[in-house]
Amino acid sequence: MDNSKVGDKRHLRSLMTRHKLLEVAKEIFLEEGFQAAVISQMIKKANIGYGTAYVHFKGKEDLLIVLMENIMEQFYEIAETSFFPKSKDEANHIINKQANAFLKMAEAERNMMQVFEQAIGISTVISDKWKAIRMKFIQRISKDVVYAQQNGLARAELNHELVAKGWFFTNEMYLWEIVRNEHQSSIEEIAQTITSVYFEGLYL
Amino acid sequence: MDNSKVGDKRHLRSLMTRHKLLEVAKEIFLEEGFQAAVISQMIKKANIGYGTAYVHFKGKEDLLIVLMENIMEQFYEIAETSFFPKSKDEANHIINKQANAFLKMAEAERNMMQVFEQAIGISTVISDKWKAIRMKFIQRISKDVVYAQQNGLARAELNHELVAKGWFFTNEMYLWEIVRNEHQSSIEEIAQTITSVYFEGLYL
DNA sequence: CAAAGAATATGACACAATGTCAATAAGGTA
DNA sequence: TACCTTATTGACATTGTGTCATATTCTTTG
Repeated sequence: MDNSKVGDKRHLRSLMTRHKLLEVAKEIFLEEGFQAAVISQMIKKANIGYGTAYVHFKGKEDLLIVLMENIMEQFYEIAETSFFPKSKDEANHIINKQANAFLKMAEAERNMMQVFEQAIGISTVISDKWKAIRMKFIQRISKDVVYAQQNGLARAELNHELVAKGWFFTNEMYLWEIVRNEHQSSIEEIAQTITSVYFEGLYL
Repeated sequence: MDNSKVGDKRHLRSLMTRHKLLEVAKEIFLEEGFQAAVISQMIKKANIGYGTAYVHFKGKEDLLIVLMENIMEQFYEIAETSFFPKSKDEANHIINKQANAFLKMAEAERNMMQVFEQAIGISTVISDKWKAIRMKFIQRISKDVVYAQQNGLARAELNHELVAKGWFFTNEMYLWEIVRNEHQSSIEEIAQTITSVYFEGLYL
């Protein structure tokens, strides 16, 4: 019913071109990193005309954003995990699990995340995308802290927003460390340790 | 005795040129940020010949590194503060003070730190400089944690390296938030809150 | 099915910025 | 003064970007 012209031969070719370019872009981003990746190189490798790339995408940034969509989606999913523990133990368990999932993402998508990290430092648009993800997490954690405080599980005198940020920040920095493959300990141990300090620091 | 030719008119002129360029570079970095700052613009504003800039500095990075040296020095000083608390209370106090000093740096040097943050994302050399500072802090904190553990002040079952990193990471991220002027709460409250969670989480 | 029309693709071009280098200027020395 | 050393210079080659008028390819219409 919708998109009546989707079966077009033309439109199809257009899609193929776009797809080919994305594919090649990914390869080159992974090989070169965001900074060093060069559009003209992608164009050559994709065997399309120079201007064609600019018909489909505004530039490097635009290309990467599309390539990252999948990963960003996954982050949002993790951020949305619900949190209604009945007990201290259950809370500890849930928090630990979330930290683990978050850090595992770094490992699973390490290569693209490396490109992403570079891009965050360079492109405003991409940096904003990450900020949105971060905000989502912080809001989520903030709610969790409030919930725990209201249910007498956590120290009520602490500013939940500040606590939430601090906790997320630790997680985020470890995320990048794992992305860069600079971590010494296992993800499990990292998650376990930071959760433990956070948990004992916040919960009663 | 040393540098016998330092009084030279020639050498002096060279120093003046270098100085002038640095001065202008700072202005332009502050106006434009690292990314957008353009060497040719600096050269024009400094009223020197194009090639001259490259005699004195290898490029943008090199210029910024020199401009940052003072600030980096200050970070090293903070990192070197000694830590030998006799009691839990004293420990809490020292840690809070350090976190405060660290975050205050962000505020005091906000403008150059903004440039620095951008540059970290772009230039490997500068990123390495920051990594060195970070490592210094983490080593320092790590030692402090071990000290506290050995003196029966802190939970001995925790991996001190992981704890130290986690704690520094929270501080660092707040540092950047303050640099970007995105913080809502006062520095004192931030330091107070994160210290409190860390402290109660780690200490007995 | 031919001609008109619409969507895509193309690459030459204009621009912006970088770093190098052979030539030049200026200061110091004997 | 003549010669050596150090510092400065800007034209040039290079690399990459994004745009736009033109060409190609497909679809529709009479």
